[in-house]
Amino acid sequence: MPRKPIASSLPSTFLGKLQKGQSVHEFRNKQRIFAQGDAADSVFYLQKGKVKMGVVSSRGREAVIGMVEPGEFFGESSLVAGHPLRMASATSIGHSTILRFEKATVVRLLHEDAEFADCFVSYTLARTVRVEEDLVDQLFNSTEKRLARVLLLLANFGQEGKPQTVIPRISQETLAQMVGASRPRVSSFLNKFRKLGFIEYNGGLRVNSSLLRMALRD
Amino acid sequence: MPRKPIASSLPSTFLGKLQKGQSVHEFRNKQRIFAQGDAADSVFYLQKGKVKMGVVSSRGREAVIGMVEPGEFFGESSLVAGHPLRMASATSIGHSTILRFEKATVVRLLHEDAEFADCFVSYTLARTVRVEEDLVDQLFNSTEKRLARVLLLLANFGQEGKPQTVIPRISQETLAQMVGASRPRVSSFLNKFRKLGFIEYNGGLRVNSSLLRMALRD
DNA sequence: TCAGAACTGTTACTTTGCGAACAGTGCGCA
DNA sequence: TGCGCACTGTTCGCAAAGTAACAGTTCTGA
Repeated sequence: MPRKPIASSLPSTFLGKLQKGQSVHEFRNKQRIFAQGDAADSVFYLQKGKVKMGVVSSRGREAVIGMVEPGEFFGESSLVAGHPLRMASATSIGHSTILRFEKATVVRLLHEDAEFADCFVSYTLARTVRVEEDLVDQLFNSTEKRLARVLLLLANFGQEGKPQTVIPRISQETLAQMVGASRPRVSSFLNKFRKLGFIEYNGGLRVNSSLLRMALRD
Repeated sequence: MPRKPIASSLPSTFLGKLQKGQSVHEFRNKQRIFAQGDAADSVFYLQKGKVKMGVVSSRGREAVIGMVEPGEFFGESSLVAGHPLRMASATSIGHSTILRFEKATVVRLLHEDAEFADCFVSYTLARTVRVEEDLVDQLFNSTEKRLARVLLLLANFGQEGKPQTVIPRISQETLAQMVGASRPRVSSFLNKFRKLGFIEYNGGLRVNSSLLRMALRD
């Protein structure tokens, strides 16, 4: 089951002229948007590009807990009472255009702008479902299947149903952090997938979704 | 860091006299509230008791993806477009009193009742944070630590800060499904914890939170 | 009250996965 | 054009965890 993009078409009001408590920012590849431990005083909305959400454990291990695609919010947990600090870091992958809302502004908009509120609530609900799916995946599946799933998700973002998709700028290390496995493990499975024709790489990772889906069957 | 209860004090309006599209239900121990695959046409709110959310994999394995405590919603993913079926089962643990809202009613309330909307949004955001924490836990920690964490969470629900708490009606099998581990594994760790004095069981599981927290340090 | 069901404790064996280490590859940039 | 750095492929030993199986124990409902 291909995971649908969370289509949160933010009312164009917010994209055109900026209002009080809003600002637009540009980020280059690998640039930090915020870091774990920063003060959590704002919410972001990704207009263009891709953003990686990561967490570092107390023992220095790293994990990627999510990828943000255009049309999605992130950093929204700053709105939760009792979470004054960022619990994850946000990093731009490639070049990104990002809308920033002051926390107070979001709270106000949620009350005063029904359209914004709808959009935000839909997003939040959909996001929970996603994270739950990730958790279930983690609980049920082996590293190999989780890797297959991550590749499919990366491939299917945006381009619904295309058989061949290129995934740019993702290293084995990052994949390992997304899957929750060691880098060597990911390396060997990638090669296995390549030998089976599920993927190929000639500069950028080319994914054959329909074939790769077989790796999930069992 | 003890996980705070999600205090979603639903406006008393909704608890007293029932409105259109609302109903109250009672469930006994182990009774199904809804099952994975059912039509997702309503949202629930737990007034009293405890509810277990579980998922069954294609190969028959089971996992518990969450416990619902009084004052929390559940089944709210029915509101997400594109999810017409329940993705998890909800089962009462012990006796529960539950408020049921028609999906359409929730949508209406979100628009018309600011207090309800606030409460619901707070809940949803807090819930996402929780699931993310669970995911991170799964990615970073060993079975032993995850078990310790689950016990702490179960113990701390509601009773903030009491050193000794009893967890009722939770079998090793259920714990295993929550932790994402096999039952024998859980059994042996529980005994280890008991030998170390972190827990004890004389009919019901008694947890010494401050001691058990040591198992998380390391 | 007692038979069956559900739960717990434990063992032996196998699979999965990690960490460290090292060599090969290729790309960017001075 | 070639030096360096980041990424990839692979190996090996060891730790973590699953599966299956079985015996003992407690609960529970007829």
